[in-house]
Amino acid sequence: MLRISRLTDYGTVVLAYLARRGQAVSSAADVATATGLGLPTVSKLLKTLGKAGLVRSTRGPQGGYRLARAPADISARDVIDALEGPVSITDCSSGDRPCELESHCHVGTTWQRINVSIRRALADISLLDLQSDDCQAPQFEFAGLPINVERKVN
Amino acid sequence: MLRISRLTDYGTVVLAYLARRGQAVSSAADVATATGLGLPTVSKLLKTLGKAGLVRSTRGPQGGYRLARAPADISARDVIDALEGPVSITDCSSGDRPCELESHCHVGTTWQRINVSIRRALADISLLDLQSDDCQAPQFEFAGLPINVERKVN
DNA sequence: TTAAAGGGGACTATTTTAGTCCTATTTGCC
DNA sequence: GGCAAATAGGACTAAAATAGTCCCCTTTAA
Repeated sequence: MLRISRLTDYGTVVLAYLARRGQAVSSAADVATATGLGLPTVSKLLKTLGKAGLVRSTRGPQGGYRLARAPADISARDVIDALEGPVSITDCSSGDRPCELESHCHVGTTWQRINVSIRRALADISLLDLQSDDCQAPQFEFAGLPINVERKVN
Repeated sequence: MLRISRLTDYGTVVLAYLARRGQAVSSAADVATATGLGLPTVSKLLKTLGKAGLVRSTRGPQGGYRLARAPADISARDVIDALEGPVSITDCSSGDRPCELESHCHVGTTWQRINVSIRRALADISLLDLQSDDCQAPQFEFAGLPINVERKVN
């Protein structure tokens, strides 16, 4: 349920790496090597993160990327918004034309409220929390059943 | 970000309708007509919700569906788990074989913790909250920009 | 016995996501 | 001034997840 995209997951890996590099500048190639992700993918991620203002770039030889602000000031929500867009939890909402389910629909604003509370939870987690983790995540369970998943690498 | 699938959204519409019908039994066709959704889709949803134990079915003529328990006892999390599966927020976790990013990875358990807090928030919302809503959701904003989305109908 | 319902699942189409690649621009350095 | 190392932008393709349809089976009230 409610999963983040793989790219967002990778994004946190990339950001965590930059966080550990402090103020030093790292090229996309460096980051790719260090994280084990593909260069085109890392490059694309860093460009997007740059547009969102989470990393700052320097062009030309010896150029590269570094965090735009302190790790503590970059939240999980920032990362998700940057890589997935600030889209709502559900498609239903009224823009310039009303919801097509019109009179039938009996759900709506609550999803928005849920959305807000989720966003709040995500805003409380900073890169600092994310980077302190280990790859060997503990077995995750639901209803007593172990959930067996892995991080795919391109 | 973090959106629920359209089917899950529809699922809440269907459940909200059944909630308003109280103990009365409604056929899939009734529900489809009342909600404006397609019959095959509604039928599929109800089957899935039945397996998950959220609705109870009666076969044969005059058969149909009704909620398996009180609306207050059906949470948003129940609905999401039923229709999307209890999948974690990220793919990374160690099952029988370890995460392929191995030594590079510096993110992991925090996503799981975030996941838990999101699940908690979702568990606090019941069908009662969902059904009291109106279709005309208020304009939703992010960073001052209005988000313009709509509910698609098949 | 018939017909109205749901049960199960295969199948197809659509949409989203991921990943690659090409060309342009910037800029340090010789 | 020119070369080469880097990012910027975006088009394009491939792969995967999601949505939607359909068919045949079982159950059961009338």
